[in-house]
Amino acid sequence: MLTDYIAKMIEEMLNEGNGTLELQRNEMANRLGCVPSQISYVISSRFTPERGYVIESRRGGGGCIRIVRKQMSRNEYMMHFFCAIGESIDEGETIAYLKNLAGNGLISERELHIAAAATSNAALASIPPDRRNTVRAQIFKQIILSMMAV
Amino acid sequence: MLTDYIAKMIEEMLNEGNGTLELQRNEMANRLGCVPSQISYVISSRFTPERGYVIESRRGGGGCIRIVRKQMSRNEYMMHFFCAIGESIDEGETIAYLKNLAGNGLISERELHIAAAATSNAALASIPPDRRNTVRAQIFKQIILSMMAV
DNA sequence: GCATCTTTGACCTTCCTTGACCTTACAACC
DNA sequence: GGTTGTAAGGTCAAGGAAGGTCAAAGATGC
Repeated sequence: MLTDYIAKMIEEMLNEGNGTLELQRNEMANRLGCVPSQISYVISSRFTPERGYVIESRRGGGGCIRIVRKQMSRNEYMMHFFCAIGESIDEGETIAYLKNLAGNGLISERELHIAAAATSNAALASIPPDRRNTVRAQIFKQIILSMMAV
Repeated sequence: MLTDYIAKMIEEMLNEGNGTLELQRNEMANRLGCVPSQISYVISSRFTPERGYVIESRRGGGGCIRIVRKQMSRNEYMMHFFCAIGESIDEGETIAYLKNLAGNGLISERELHIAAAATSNAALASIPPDRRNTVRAQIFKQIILSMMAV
């Protein structure tokens, strides 16, 4: 299967580059004789933030895709949180989670405040109250993922 | 890519000049073998006010372009950002702002990622697209405030 | 046989590069 | 003091070079 082959290839290149890699989508697709979007597919299905990768890209002339592998260590802990959040979460519970993370030294005090602000009722004031906890859960999940990544 | 090269060049010249620089567009374009408007493009895409630069220019004989890297106090800087956000902001612009803050050492790389995640389209996926930028602005503002506080 | 994962291709968005044309400043000349 | 010539920089639109997205068709596994 092409996907596996490409994934293995990227994995190897990551090893060679000490966990960092920049590639050109078109160039690579050309070399492998596949369509460019295949590369996109592999990256989006295999090198996800959940699995500890950070992806950045730039379009236009000289564009490229950057893949960075982050060491998993405290990430399992984070993953636990991520799953625990569920579909919906209120402000108080969010803060409780954050305090837990801070208490365990997984995030700094400042990070706690930033995350609390981003998920506060103040930030979500314009969202109908009955939808607020759902949106908060989504934002919080993205935050947890970002904390795992770096 | 030419753009990156020129940007790097200007950056260096700014460092040499303690954050100030005067250049002649035609002369520089000539030296680099590119069209003059390329210089304009680099300046307008890379050395923007959002990223903390002030641009002045003079036309006519002996004309020049003046680039100054602003340094403001932390809170001035933050306040500047807070005001600049306005009612609505898209994902890309948000990231540009955050990168500026990180570039100036006002927030850490991790904080950048957290804030970017909290304001990402992914986090706001369940919000109708036409309202997303408004909600993002509100979340971002709360984040900026939290950054000023600690 | 249904669900899930792959593969492909058409179309979109972003970014870079170039060139034609516009505006402004200054200076020389009447 | 106007007029005009020339030397800057400003603007904008077109074209090209990437990567992004998404839906449909094809495999594959249970």
